[in-house]
Amino acid sequence: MRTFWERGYEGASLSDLTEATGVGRQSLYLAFGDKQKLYLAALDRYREHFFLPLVEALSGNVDVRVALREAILPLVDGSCADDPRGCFLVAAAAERAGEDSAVRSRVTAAFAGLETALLEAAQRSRAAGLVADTVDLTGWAALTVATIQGMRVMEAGGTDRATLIRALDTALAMLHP
Amino acid sequence: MRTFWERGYEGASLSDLTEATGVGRQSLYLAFGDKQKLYLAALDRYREHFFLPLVEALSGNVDVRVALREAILPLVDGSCADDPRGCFLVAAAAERAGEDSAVRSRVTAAFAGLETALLEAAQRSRAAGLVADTVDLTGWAALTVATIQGMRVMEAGGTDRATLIRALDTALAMLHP
DNA sequence: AGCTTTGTTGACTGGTCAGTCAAGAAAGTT
DNA sequence: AACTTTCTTGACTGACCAGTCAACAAAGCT
Repeated sequence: MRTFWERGYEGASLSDLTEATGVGRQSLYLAFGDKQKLYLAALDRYREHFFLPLVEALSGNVDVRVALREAILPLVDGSCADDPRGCFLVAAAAERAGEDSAVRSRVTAAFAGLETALLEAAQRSRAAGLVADTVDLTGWAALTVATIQGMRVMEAGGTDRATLIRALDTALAMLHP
Repeated sequence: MRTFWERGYEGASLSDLTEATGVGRQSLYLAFGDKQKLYLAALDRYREHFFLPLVEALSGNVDVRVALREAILPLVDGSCADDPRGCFLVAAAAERAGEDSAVRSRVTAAFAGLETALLEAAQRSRAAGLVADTVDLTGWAALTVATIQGMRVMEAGGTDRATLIRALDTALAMLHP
């Protein structure tokens, strides 16, 4: 997973993958079929280990703003030091979604899942009186998914931390009652 | 440019490039040096032909909301039918920014340029009384750059048109007086 | 026209690619 | 222990990769 994450689909050779996994070439082929299926498995693993935790973190606090900020800031800080930069799902969307429909459907599903989780977290926050009644939460959820993915692109692209945090905080500030 | 845009850096072979350009292999090497420099030239061409027009479109109407919506909607509609999906700059950020600092600096500069243009356009709109005084325009500009890039990722990832437009419209709605 | 410079062509290089194969080791079964 | 099945290994394949080379054509200049 890490190898595909760091180097992309085309950039990761089978030799890179056997070296990184410590698993022989033929074993990989017997276990996964071919490179594309191995890539999908890596993507699924990323989703499970890095994306779903983010989604679940949204229910960790009554206030979406606190929950989301706490979940996203470490990513922007790069403080998860030994993980590659940027988001594997974003890279997959950019590099492979056009050519591989299995990648596309996983990416679409992941983004939709995040949007739903954001909406529900926002609704819970509203129920707790933490969010203004005037805000269109469905719209806010769509906006916030796009903002998060955009932040991940800009993060990979070298945009400074302050700008990214400002973007996030502005999205969060919308909710203020 | 179109070949790199469609297939990415690693995905576009020199044979693809000579075929697409109609220019011989050696001519490309004499003119550009190597594949990396050719990629940079393609990126510069994209910036000039597709990104700067978007930036300039922001001064095409006193109301940022109208200007931005008119500029972005065609991209989301894919009505620019013969252009590849997604944004070349986003793909470059995801695939190459980590490995090629020249790509990174171009991407960073492009995003920063869009942010500045958004800020100035929003300020002009405010001067015309079209934007609420309470909105933090700097924050809004940062948010909107991230949102646009996120939309481009999600567009490539197969997210439906309606969700993307909703995200954009929510960012625009923030400005309402 | 004769000569220099510039551009073009297609064959070629060493290296790497994804994927396969066959031989051997390990583990499970009776 | 004998045998079958599963897993692992490293050598191998044809294809393709970025980049080079030398022969050739076109154009510019005197």
